[in-house]
Amino acid sequence: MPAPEDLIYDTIAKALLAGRLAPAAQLVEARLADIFGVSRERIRKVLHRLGHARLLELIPNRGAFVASPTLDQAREIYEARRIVEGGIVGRLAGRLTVAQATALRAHARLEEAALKRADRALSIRLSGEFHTLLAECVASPFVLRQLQELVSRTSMLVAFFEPATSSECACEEHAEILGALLKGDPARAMKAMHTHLSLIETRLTPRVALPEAVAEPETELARAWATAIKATAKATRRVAGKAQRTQRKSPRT
Amino acid sequence: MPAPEDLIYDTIAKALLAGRLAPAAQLVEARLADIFGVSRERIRKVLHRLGHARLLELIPNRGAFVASPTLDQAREIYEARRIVEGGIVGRLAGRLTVAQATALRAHARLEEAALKRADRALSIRLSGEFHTLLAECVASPFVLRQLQELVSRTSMLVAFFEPATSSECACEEHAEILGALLKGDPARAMKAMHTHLSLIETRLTPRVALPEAVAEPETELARAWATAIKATAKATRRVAGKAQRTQRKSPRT
DNA sequence: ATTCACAATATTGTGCACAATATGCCCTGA
DNA sequence: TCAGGGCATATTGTGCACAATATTGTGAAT
Repeated sequence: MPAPEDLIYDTIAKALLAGRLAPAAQLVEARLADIFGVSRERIRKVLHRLGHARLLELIPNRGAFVASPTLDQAREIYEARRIVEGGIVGRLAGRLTVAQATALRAHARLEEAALKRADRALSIRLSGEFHTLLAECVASPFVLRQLQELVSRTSMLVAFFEPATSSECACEEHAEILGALLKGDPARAMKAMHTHLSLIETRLTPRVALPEAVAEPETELARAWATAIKATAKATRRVAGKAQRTQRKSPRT
Repeated sequence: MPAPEDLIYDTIAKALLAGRLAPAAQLVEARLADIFGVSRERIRKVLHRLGHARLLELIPNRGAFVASPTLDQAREIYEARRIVEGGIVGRLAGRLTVAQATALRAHARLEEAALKRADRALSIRLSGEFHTLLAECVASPFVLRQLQELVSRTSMLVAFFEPATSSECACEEHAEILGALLKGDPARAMKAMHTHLSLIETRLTPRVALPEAVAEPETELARAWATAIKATAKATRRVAGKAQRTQRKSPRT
């Protein structure tokens, strides 16, 4: 049993990040155990991990609830991103390898093209990846992990607070950041990153009514689980004949 | 049973951070359960938390081991600190409140005084607190938590790699950072922070032999636990008569 | 009608016993 | 003497049953 509970984690996390679960809805251990077909303690561990990542709120003796961030918490997240990503570009300015520089430039071109073609879904994905790509340029697994958590929580935020229209980063702002990086100007890069994130934050609108696209946690998770299982079954079948003991020891859990 | 396992966590963490446990030593659940007088699952949860904080290395089906960082990992930690703390001072420059500014200046004076009086223990503590104090100035619980984890791991590092002589930050470097902050110069503050942390990192020396002051995990932890218990017993007695239901609900765990 | 007390129910938390797994030792065979 | 296989042991992981706790529902008294 090497990975099945990681799959459960991903399934629930994906549903949460996409905003498909009603905020503040409770996730009952026994019910999930039934849905996913595993014992309750498996579910319990997964829920605690999700709680640690702040995607769920855990209340002792009460249960696990879908995190429903307040606007204030949202602003805290963006402030944290300003600090961390400001630190990243400040450290990166003038120290990019040529490979990193070309990769970033290529990415910027992709963003521009997607925007010109009015491909909204692609635009959103690419403009998010720009930030991850920057984090990957610094040689620090720690910072990368932290930023990924922040980006996850940001995804959850936009599902709650973002007006349906317009959700991608303006790509001139990315260009400005990249320009400062290439020029080796840390102060300018940091300032550009700060204003960029602040502009995004400005678009958050206080929720008046509850969101529309929220399903019962149970049914939504059951559906997500069904598709996940189907996908892995296919993948498993595809590699069935290949070498079976390629990995001897899982490096870490 | 509101907090006893937090106390256990702190006890083990303190022993680890002080470097009093032999690197790579195994912490056996049953043994610890015996020492601390609780059930094995309590210990298990604590060990997993310590593993998540990277103070222990958890290997599936094998157990929990005292983290013994390599020099490379140490450098990664310092790189992460350069990024995060660089981001902090970059965000803080020119935005300190007067209260924060005076608090930082006062702290700097304390450091200077301790250094002048050649009070080594105090100097080390104060120069560490300077960094935490900076992190507390930004209004971001997230960043504060992350930096505290980084500082924890740094403490562990110096226990392994630092030559016994000299372990406090040079306080002119702190003064330079503070000066740049007050002047509102983000670039200078960030640069000062980068060089400051790099200078500290330079002092790390590759370990040739195993450290001297490492005890058996069991005996060391038993001793630490005895003193911790004594302390809390005293504290409990002291507040025995006070209002007993001051807190109604624990806000979070 | 409202509020308080209290029972009933639903949900999480924990101890225990056993299963799964890894490691070290010993014994055998060349 | 050493390599290899298999058993013995030590340790972690998990399922289950029950305990602890919070919430909801009900009824009576004011």
